[in-house]
Amino acid sequence: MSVKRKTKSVNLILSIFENSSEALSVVDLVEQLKNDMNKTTVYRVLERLENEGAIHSFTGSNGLTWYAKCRECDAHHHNDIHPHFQCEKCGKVECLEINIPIPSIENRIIESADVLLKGQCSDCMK
Amino acid sequence: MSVKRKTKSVNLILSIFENSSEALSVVDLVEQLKNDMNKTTVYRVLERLENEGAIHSFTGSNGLTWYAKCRECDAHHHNDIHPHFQCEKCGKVECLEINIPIPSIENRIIESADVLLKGQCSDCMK
DNA sequence: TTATTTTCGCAACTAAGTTGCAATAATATA
DNA sequence: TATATTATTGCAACTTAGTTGCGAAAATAA
Ligand SMILES: [Zn+2]
Ligand SMILES: [Zn+2]
Ligand SMILES: [Zn+2]
Ligand SMILES: [Zn+2]
Repeated sequence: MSVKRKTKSVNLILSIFENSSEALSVVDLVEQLKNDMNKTTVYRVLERLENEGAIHSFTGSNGLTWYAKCRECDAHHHNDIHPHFQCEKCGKVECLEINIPIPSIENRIIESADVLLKGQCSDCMK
Repeated sequence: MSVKRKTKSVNLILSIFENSSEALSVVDLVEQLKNDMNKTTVYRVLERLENEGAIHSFTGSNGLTWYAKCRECDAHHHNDIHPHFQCEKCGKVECLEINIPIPSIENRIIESADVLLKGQCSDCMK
């Protein structure tokens, strides 16, 4: 692998994740950053940051791609596999720091599980 | 709501699901049916059959839409909410007739859960 | 300061899914 | 059965997320 460069685009996207406790959709990021960089750059920086273990991706409720910052991951392993929550009222998406046990299933080897819980967040259930 | 008609397209798609124990992706269905009907018709018939409770849709591992036949659903309720399994080797997708308990989470109301288990199916684990 | 190489912007592309509308086909009515 | 009604279809054009190739620009090394 080649040496990675700390460019303006990389630093900007990284700072957005470091200042957000929520997940961010790629679509929103492209819109938010449209005056700062090209959408191709957004996609490429996100892919790179995921490979480096800084952020992780998952699929939201419309098949859209979301990213959130990682806790204890690095370039070799993503250690923070967890379910995600999407509020169906306001659209907010969050990582859930809980473990949902997946039972073993006969005649199949389960290697991973994508779990998206949907409902109402604390703001919207008031 | 208007009266629904039993057209050739509806009967054909319905028979495909009745003869398949596996889930089918929309992309594959459009390809498989390209000599029988337009892709727009495939999308519209699938939407209609889901509304009627004959089939249900979910998102597979690349954000693609899949459909599978329902067991005990009707036009008013989909009663067969369950996890799905996708084989990462052969791509096959199946409904899992198991229940994965979702814990309640503080400050959030969980209304539904999309669970996609990924791994190897019985054919591919040999 | 120059050379090297990664990263970026741009434009063009791919692919899933949607929309409007006129033509067709299924059903109802006479 | 013939005709009227209206649900459904095909088509073409569109939308949107995501990708690709390549020359230009920027970051780092020499
Ligand atoms: Zn909310
Ligand atoms: Zn997460
Ligand atoms: Zn398999
Ligand atoms: Zn199913």
